[in-house]
Amino acid sequence: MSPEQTPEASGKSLFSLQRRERLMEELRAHGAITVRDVAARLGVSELTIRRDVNILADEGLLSRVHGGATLPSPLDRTAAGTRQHANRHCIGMVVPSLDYYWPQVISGAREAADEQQVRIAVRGSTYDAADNRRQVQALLDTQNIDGLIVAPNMTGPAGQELLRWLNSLPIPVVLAERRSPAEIPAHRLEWVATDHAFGAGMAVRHLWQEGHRKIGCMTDSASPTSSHVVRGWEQAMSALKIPVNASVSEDSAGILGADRGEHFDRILQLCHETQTTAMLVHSDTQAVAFVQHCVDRGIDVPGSMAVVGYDDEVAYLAEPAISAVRPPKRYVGRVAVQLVSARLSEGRNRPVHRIELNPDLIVRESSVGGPRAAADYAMEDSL
Amino acid sequence: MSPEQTPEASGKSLFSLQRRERLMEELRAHGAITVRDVAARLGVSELTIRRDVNILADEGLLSRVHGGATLPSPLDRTAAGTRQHANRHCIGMVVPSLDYYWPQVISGAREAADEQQVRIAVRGSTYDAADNRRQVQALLDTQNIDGLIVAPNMTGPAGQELLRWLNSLPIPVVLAERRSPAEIPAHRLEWVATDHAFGAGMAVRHLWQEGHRKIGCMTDSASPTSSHVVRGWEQAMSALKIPVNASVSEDSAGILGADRGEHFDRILQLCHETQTTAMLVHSDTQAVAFVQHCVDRGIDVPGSMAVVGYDDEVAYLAEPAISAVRPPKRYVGRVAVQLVSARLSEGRNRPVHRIELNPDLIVRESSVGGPRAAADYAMEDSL
DNA sequence: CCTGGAATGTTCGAATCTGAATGTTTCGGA
DNA sequence: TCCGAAACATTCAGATTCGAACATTCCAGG
Repeated sequence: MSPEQTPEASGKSLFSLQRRERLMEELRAHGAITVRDVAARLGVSELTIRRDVNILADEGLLSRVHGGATLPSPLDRTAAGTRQHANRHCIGMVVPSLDYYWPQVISGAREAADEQQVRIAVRGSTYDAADNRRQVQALLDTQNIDGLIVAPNMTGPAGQELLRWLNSLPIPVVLAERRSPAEIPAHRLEWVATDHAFGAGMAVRHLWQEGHRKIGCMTDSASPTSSHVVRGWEQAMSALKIPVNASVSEDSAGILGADRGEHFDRILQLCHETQTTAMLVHSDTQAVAFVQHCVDRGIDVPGSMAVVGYDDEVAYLAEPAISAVRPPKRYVGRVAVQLVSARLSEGRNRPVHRIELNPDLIVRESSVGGPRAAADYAMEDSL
Repeated sequence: MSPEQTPEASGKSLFSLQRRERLMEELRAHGAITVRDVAARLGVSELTIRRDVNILADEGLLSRVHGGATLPSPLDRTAAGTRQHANRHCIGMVVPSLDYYWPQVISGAREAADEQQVRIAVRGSTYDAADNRRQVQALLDTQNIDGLIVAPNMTGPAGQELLRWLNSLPIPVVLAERRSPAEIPAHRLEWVATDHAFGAGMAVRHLWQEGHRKIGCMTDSASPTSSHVVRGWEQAMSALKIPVNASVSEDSAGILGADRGEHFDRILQLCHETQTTAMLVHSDTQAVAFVQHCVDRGIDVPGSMAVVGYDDEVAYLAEPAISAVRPPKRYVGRVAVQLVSARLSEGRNRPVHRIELNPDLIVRESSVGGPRAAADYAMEDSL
């Protein structure tokens, strides 16, 4: 650059903006400056430099210290933006699991919270309504919570009661991956949810395009999303004129360990009988186990049995890698935070929002290539 | 370049544009200029230079300082965000009407456009699919449109074709007050719409709470929202165990002028026969006419006939003032713009959003007080 | 030749910037 | 803990610059 003599001292005076830029340059170069040095170097009075330092500190571009200034420090309590820290809102978040599906939702929520300048307090819970309520209550008790994001269990009377309770809270509540039914008086509840029915339909249409004409469905009725997956599967099947009643549709709720082998064998038998060549498997942990079982039994995936998983948490780990429907988990968290935040700042005038997001279909090995030409039973009614 | 004598002082005066170019040259050469210097050099008054500086600062080409100008500086608070001004996005908006319902939607869209720093170009159209397409095409032809907000007619083959065309456009498209059906391949289309079914249900429940036990519905099948209103009315009626089949449900599409009197008389007759004491009337222009007709016929509103309108455009003008469901029109516009804007900045990774907003019920005179105690026929099966 | 509008210039009170004077706070060593 | 020096805040004044209102000039078109 031009580190010759002080070009400022040579008669030419600077505009205030240029002076502040010079000041920032010095600051960036040395990490800290003294008022006296800078004043001497720029040929102005110390008072002027102090004023500049104040202006820049107000914009958060540096931290004031006695005698000068340093680069912005997080320890600087007076720093710009810190002021809101005190009264910035805090959103409580209660999710049913901290190791499956929800970590990404939380991650998205944290991103949005940073952007929206709100704090966020997360608690893990279970898929049990009573525990959901306990965790929410714990949040409300311990912290100053201005809004809530919850993914409660909504089934049965306990679920309905929980919903009603959430609806009656004096703070905004947003459901994540849950929909408040129109029937019960929970119309004040906003929600953001993935359109799992659409995701299931996408999977079915994908399998159809790959040449499969009998497409089964394996679900886990214990999961709140399962009903939507089944509905989407049925709708897509109807649209494609595949008889739903004659198709394989199995529930794997609560089947674990040794039972699982039997269960899968039974399903494979059903597929054989109905000439089903493709399965949509809800929860891709289940899909991974199913593919593993197929491989163990010598059934080629995808040649004899194509598989599409749901959730895309672990589907890529299987061998062969499993195609899966991927819900926009990060966005579910993001949007939930945005909803709460907007509600907090806009108040009652803002209408209740209900938001559905479309998932993606991630195509991997387990579903491409279509029914194998030499398959023992899959050819008969393929195109 | 040309540092010869001052070619300006030598009699020749410059056009303003040339003068500003010279100014920018000086600025680039020295990094900063003083108004006084430039004024002297170019042989014009200081005020003129100040005006030039203001103009150039507005375009973000320099930063104003007391006494002159510098090259654009990040420290210049007033310049922040102005830089995007040049390449900021432009959203096209095509609405079916410019005098009913949509002005408020447009107004909300403009608000959001200001906030999001995007421009917006609105065109009025009609409720005809062919004209919708013409107007969209006109927008695309004449302007540099980066995204679209449309409220098309989606009925019939022409509507389906229009939807497909919109879906195939290379720019983001958001439907306003319309829902893309899951069936046809328009799944890339995002939308924001009022939940009119919820609004109708709210009206029915309100009338029920006011004591009405037979609640009719008058709609205009020519309007795209009408089907949702009817659906909401039916759902609420079922939930309240009011037989839908035995209730008054009339379509007033295309009935104008003199015919209207007869039509209303016929509906009033039906209400009398079925002991219906309350009507939900879609489009509150219709509601105003209906209430006027009732008053003319000596039927007390709300005593003998309670009325709730829909849309809340003119409902407050009637005598008595009419209760009405008020869709969040401004928010429909706001959210639509936000959707397009977010899509433009986030691209494909962002999942497709579909957003429903709840309307409000504005209670006025026409629906409060319940069926009149002395009503000729309304008492028999009230509570 | 006139006229209307755009660009430019003049005037003058208001706003801004800077630095000196003065009183107050903070820091670091005794 | 106290004290003195340095750093800081506050106020005021002088100089400069800004900008609104009005006047002037220039130019195209009737």
